[in-house]
Amino acid sequence: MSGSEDEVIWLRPEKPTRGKTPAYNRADIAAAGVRIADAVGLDGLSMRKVAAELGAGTMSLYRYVRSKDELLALMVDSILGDPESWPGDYRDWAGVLRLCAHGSRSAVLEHPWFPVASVYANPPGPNMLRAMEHMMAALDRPGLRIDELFQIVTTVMTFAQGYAQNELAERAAGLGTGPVEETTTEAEKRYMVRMAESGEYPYLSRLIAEARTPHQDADAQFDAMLDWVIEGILARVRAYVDL
Amino acid sequence: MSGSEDEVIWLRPEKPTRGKTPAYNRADIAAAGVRIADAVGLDGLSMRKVAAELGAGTMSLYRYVRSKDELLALMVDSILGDPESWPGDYRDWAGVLRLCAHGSRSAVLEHPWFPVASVYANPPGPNMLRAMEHMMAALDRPGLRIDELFQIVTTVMTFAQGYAQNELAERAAGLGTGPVEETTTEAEKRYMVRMAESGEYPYLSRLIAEARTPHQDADAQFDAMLDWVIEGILARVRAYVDL
DNA sequence: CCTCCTTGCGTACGTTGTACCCACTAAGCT
DNA sequence: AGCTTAGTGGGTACAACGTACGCAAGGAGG
Repeated sequence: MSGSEDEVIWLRPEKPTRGKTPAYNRADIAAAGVRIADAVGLDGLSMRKVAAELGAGTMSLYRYVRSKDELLALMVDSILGDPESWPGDYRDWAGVLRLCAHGSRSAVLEHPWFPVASVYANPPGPNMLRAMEHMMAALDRPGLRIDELFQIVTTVMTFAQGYAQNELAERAAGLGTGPVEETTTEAEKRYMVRMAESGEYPYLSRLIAEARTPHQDADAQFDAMLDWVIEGILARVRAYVDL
Repeated sequence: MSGSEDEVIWLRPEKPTRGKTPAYNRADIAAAGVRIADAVGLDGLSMRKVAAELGAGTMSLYRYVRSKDELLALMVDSILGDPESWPGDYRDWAGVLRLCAHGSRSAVLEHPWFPVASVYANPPGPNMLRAMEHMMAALDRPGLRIDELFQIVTTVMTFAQGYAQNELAERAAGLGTGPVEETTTEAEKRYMVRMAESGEYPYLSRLIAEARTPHQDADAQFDAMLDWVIEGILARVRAYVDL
């Protein structure tokens, strides 16, 4: 009858009112999960390993988390917990967007499992909500509808996240300008070269040939792309909003 | 000594030269996998279920595929196999981009597991490569560098894919303009409402309040966002390329 | 015919998520 | 004080998973 039986994790109180005081907490568990996922990937993440990392019994985790999905939710939200990448200067509209984008991108690059886990970890956690609030507050201008505001923020973040995801994929395939990932197998490299040499994919061939002579580094290329997107948004919004 | 022992699946010949003729083929297996993933999600996809769907023994699949990862690669590439969404009219530059974007978006909306599987299925398959070739051919213009071309295509596709992924997430959370997904649990809805009512997230509150009165449908909103992105690209490219 | 490669597939093993149970602890009540 | 009770950490157990291995059967090349 307590009412919090079937609630989402964010509605369940972390600290109990009675009984033995817990030996761990959600933040520690999330951090352990992040550490393991960073080291061995999301596939290598198991409840047993997280428990071992904490020095706890496997089933003890289930006192803090109802399922592995909830652990992922904790991990995802903990990544967003760092408020230092939140906008400070509210006057530079495009600058705020750029900051959001950079934050999203580095989150993905630092934690390649992040976008995958986000898909499984369903409702947005408090850190995510707070981050959205800050961004929307920073971008709020008279004349801008709330749903446009939301749309703009999610568009930019989505773009940055997707772009970063692609950067990782391209690195793995040996395409693009970034360095070829060390995880790329010999067989994968051979495959790409073979495809390029087959003559069936002329553009791919040219791309691989050029990839050896990068024109600019990955960061600059991201900034350029991001500017395209932001400029597109600016052009539309400036029509009826004073930035 | 045959040499194809440790190769990527796309370099291994599908048809053997000798021995019993296979009872199944890669396309059928991929289709079975897609059917199951569509029905029960990527988590519910197992080698046993795919085999059962085909009426085959579980281990028989491993005659066609070396691992579950390779099955995912087959599935992902089979989604891209439909050439009817490929550009036909090469003159309308922005139109080609729009077509790519729409194709990417509907792939995600029709197969929500698609972006997740793409991450695991490492090297791009032949259908993916062919699709990229077609798009780049359609967008190729004198003055445009090959890496810019590639960048533009991936940017637009990435954007569309990420946007669609977000659409699904928002539907699940009951935000945005789309219909609330039927998979959303009572607890999740309660959570969002509770957060909105808490007063800590004023923008979220306004958003949820407005979400009940959608201004435009999801397709139109996507098109609007897409136009922002494309316009941004156009503005830059037009400076030194004749479209 | 024989030979040998390749097939389909049963069995088996290690790992996973997690349901269930127990002994124990500490706060609140009498 | 003791009793109750909600909470703890964690061991055991089980179903489902990916897949290594091995074997009988079949079809092509000699």
